[in-house]
Amino acid sequence: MAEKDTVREQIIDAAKKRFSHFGYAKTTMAEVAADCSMSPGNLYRFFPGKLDIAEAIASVAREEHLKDLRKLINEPGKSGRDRLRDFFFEELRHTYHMLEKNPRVYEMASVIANERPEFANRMFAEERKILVEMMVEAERHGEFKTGDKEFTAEMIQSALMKFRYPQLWSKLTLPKLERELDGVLKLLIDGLCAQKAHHSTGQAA
Amino acid sequence: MAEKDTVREQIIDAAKKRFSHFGYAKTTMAEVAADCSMSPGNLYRFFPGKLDIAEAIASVAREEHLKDLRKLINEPGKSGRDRLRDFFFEELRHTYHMLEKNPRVYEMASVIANERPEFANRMFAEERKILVEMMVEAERHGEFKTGDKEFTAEMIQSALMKFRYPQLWSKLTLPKLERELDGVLKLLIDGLCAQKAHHSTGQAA
DNA sequence: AGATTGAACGATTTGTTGAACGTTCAGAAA
DNA sequence: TTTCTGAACGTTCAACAAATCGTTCAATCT
Repeated sequence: MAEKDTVREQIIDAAKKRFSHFGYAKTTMAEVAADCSMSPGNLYRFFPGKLDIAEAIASVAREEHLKDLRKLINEPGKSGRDRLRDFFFEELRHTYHMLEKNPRVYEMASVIANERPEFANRMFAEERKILVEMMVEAERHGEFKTGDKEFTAEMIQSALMKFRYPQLWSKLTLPKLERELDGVLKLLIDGLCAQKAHHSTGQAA
Repeated sequence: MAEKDTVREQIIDAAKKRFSHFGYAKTTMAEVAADCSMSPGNLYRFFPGKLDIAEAIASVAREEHLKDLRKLINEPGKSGRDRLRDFFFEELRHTYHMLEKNPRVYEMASVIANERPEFANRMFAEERKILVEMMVEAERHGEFKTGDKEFTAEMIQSALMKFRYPQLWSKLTLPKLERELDGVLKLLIDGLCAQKAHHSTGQAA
């Protein structure tokens, strides 16, 4: 088992190098296998297919970024408002620069988004956990009082969809995206605060 | 001039029939010209190119829909909240059914969106005019007080981007989209109402 | 004159062929 | 037995040819 995990990591490492140097489409399973000193067929004992290697790479990268994000929002002495803002600003900047830096990452993101829509859903669900935590915290401090927090988190994600894979949908520059994100967040957070005032006006419990 | 406009409409009509029957890519300029009893070359006295015919078709369709939307939101005895809701719900349902009904419309929308990004921007700008009107009206009734209304309209559009060309981004069903639109709108409108309370807390003037 | 045509041009698409690729699995190696 | 290999399979991709299409413009018509 420990053996298997090591080999898996070795494969992921080799694939990551190839993918980000030459692109996902241009690297062959044979090459990745050769880098790991094994035959192409043997890769399939560790991954169901090529796409699953890419998914694994994306998954660990995302996990690392989520760890950073968790750290960021757990800094003491911040309002819930600031936490939400910092969270989504960091997320926007991070993915923007990732996709900007090299086109290979952009290619991988596109392939995974197209061929594995479920992947994005899992990432969203993980993000929602953090958002719910933040709302619980903010409610304890009386900053805003939300009914169904899981649902509210989903709505926030919906409203910020445009900023998720920035250069995939709009070709806006980062400053313009930041300006818009700022504006939308202000509206949303004001909305959250308002629920404190006239709660139970329709929000599901 | 009156002559020219008639011919233009004739071309638009013929092209619309062809495009929605056989698709944009599969209809040739020669066919459209033949339907209008003229030579292919003559089309270019009325339109710069094939894409501009498609744009004209989309433009009049959008104009008609906007007229319906204006009518809808001018119904008396409605709160600003209801007006905003009705506006975007009608918009979501309308475009969803358009794109659902026949794949040819979907094809046309994709082509225009990809090759003529400016077109969408013009449509957005027209929509914003209506939104600003609504906000002015709502402010007069003391329902919500927004600072820079053009900017706020832009932010609302940003937050509702996901519901704009529904089946282009997400493959959600209409009921799921409606549920999400409802939730996001609630947050946003609460946000608008909140600005009445603590105005000038950062909203640009 | 201005309006219209349709043949001609270059770009894009289509059809086809051969190589390359992802994946599998019977068998070799351990 | 379990682990791994590499040739074999069907699919996909790349390159080239032919055909088609959008667009132009010199010639024609009104």
